[in-house]
Amino acid sequence: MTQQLEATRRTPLNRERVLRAAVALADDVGFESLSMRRLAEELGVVPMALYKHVANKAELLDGMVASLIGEIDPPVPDADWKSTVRLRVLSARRALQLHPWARQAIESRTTKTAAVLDYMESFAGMFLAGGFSADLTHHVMHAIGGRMWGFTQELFDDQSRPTAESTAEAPPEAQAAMMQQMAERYPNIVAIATATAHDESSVVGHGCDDQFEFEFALDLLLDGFERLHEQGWSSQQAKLDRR
Amino acid sequence: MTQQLEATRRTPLNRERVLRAAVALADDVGFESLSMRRLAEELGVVPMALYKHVANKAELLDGMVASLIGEIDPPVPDADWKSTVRLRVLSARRALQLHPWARQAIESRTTKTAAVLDYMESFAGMFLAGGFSADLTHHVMHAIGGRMWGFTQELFDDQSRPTAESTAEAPPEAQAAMMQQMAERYPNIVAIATATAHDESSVVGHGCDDQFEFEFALDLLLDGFERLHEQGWSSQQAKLDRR
DNA sequence: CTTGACAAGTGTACCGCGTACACCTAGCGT
DNA sequence: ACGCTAGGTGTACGCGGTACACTTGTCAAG
Repeated sequence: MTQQLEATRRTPLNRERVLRAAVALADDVGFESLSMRRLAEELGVVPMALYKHVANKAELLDGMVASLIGEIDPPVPDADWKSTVRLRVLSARRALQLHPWARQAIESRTTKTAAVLDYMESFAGMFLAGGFSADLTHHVMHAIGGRMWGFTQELFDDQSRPTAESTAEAPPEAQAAMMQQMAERYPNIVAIATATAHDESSVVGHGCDDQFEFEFALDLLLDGFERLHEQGWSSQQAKLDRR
Repeated sequence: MTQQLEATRRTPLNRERVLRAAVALADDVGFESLSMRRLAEELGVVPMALYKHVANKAELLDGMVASLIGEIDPPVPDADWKSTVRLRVLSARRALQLHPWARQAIESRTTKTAAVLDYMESFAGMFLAGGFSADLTHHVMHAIGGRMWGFTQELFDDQSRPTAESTAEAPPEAQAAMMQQMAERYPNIVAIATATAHDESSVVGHGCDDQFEFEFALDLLLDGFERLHEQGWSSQQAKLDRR
């Protein structure tokens, strides 16, 4: 019987296991469906039991983010700053893509945990090690903003056609009419959306290579940083120049 | 008596008034405290009454965002694309700063309403009118991403010192010790934080000129766009060059 | 003037959420 | 044998969005 008990309640559930389960659950059901109650259920335990291992939901999320940061590759040693940063960001992006909840989790949390600070610290270090002034590094960190996490607020995210649901169950041919309307009301959007349409699929925002878009913006920023760095940019000088 | 009734329940509450009240309430109490119940109370009405004017909370938020977009200046006519875009973004930023809830509202909504599409449409139009190819415009729109709304995910937002609350009620001199610790654990962060410290105030992230940071990144992107445009950049060529 | 349709507002209720608080219980060191 | 403590439980509260059935005030057609 003692054995049976051991069989059913195995390890006595620690913070580690709670976090792992939370990550797995969020991977499965998404950020907005991750609740303390559901997580408890998943662990075969009553909701309040979780509070013996995390202070509250906010701390749970912080822990999840921390574990995600652990999945980001450390900076490669002995490379120039630019490729170091680039690789690191792309690694972060990979981690984020494995855990779609992470973006919302990061955005929802305002206070910075040690794990986040560590990441930022090492991130800033890449620029400083590359010879950037602290001044320039400061602004560069701001500029790269959310992108250091490997995400941007995607414009044409998901399948966000204007009338969302209509696409699924729209009368077979009526789509064409709708697209006609689109083209009239949103000529520019249609123009730029179809400019880079590799596959034939429908209307706006499809056949859009997210990875390419991401790297496009990233490299634009990195090139900009490089240029400023070479020019010996300083914020004081910039403020003087501005007037 | 009829008069009294008229006095108490004035206009019969329409969508317009609901949205205005919602915006005002959110301005006051913040995004996370904006609830249907509270909004109803504010309007002297029972919660369910709101559902006669908005389908649900999501639609309410969409409406609020739409009204906010209405506050953004239209593109100035007869100017070069760069200053047109710049001014527009800074106008959006101003609107966003008047309504701190807006960032979260925008981020929370995924489906694009007509108002949002209109804004993006006119935004894309600024580049196209400036002679940008549809191709380049497409990628540029992605790159400018969230910034077209006038916000970035701020790194050193709020007063997010690592131990948040500790700052307020910390033993008077212990702050110095903590800062010492900070400097040891986060030398880079401290370095870049203090690099641009105009005022004397404490530790990380203070005396940081948000507006400057924003314009720094914005201009970096705009300069990048300009360079690509002048070079006749195309995504196909870029993809070829990459290998 | 009556009627009855319709739009606006109400009341009640349900479910899910985070979590406070008091309680139980197993295992351990004394 | 005893009591402490860590881990798990049960109950309950307040808040959130909103479904559904209802009343009521207004106004046009008969």
